[in-house]
Amino acid sequence: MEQIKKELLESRGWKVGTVSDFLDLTPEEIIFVEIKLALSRNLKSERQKAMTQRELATKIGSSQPRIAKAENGDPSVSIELLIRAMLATGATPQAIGQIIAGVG
Amino acid sequence: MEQIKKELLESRGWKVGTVSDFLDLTPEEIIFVEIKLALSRNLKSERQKAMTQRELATKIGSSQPRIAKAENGDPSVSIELLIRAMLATGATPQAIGQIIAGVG
DNA sequence: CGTATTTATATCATATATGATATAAATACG
DNA sequence: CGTATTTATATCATATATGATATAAATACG
Repeated sequence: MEQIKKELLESRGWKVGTVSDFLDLTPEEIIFVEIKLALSRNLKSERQKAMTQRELATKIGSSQPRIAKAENGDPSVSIELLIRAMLATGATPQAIGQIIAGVG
Repeated sequence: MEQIKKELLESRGWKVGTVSDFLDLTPEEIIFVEIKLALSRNLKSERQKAMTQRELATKIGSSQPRIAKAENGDPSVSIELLIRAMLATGATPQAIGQIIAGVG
């Protein structure tokens, strides 16, 4: 199974190998999940350049486990938290916008 | 008071004329609020071109009052909902990205 | 103007994202 | 290899965003 679909499924909390299809996702829902995954990936790579998960967590009043979830595309993490975390790593609105614009 | 600051305050649930200062917002927090307001404004104008609040609400499984709040920058509305609503009005990731990129 | 449609405001119960904590697993590094 | 640091996973109580509902206010429109 290609990596993209695998990530999509896993980000929805699904286990790959289950009969559950992700075909019942509307195009908008797929785009939405892709946006979250794109932000998640970018957060991870940019954060790694600048600080530890614990440092970032402290900076935004969150916790290290929550940052780990954010970086791993956990579906319980909101775009809110992803963006707050990215801004705290130094991301500009321009950079965030470009990441989203690059989806789809 | 200039419109921008007024919107910022109001979006935080504050009444203009209160002594509450918004100077205790970090630069990141200000940018975050501005991103939400920019999305909110865009949702309103684009949705109006295409459908009623009720129609949009039904389309994404939400309610008309919640769409009204989304379009009016109510702080209880998440970026999640704003983006889901925008996608349902036909916005592309490119368009959403550009709006965010235009902040700051 | 008067009626119909649309949007805004208020309230509420509930689902869900949240930070906190503990700890296992992985990685760095001497 | 062995220890320290960092990251991932699990659990939990709680804050907050959610849709539903009722209804007021605004707008469209004949």
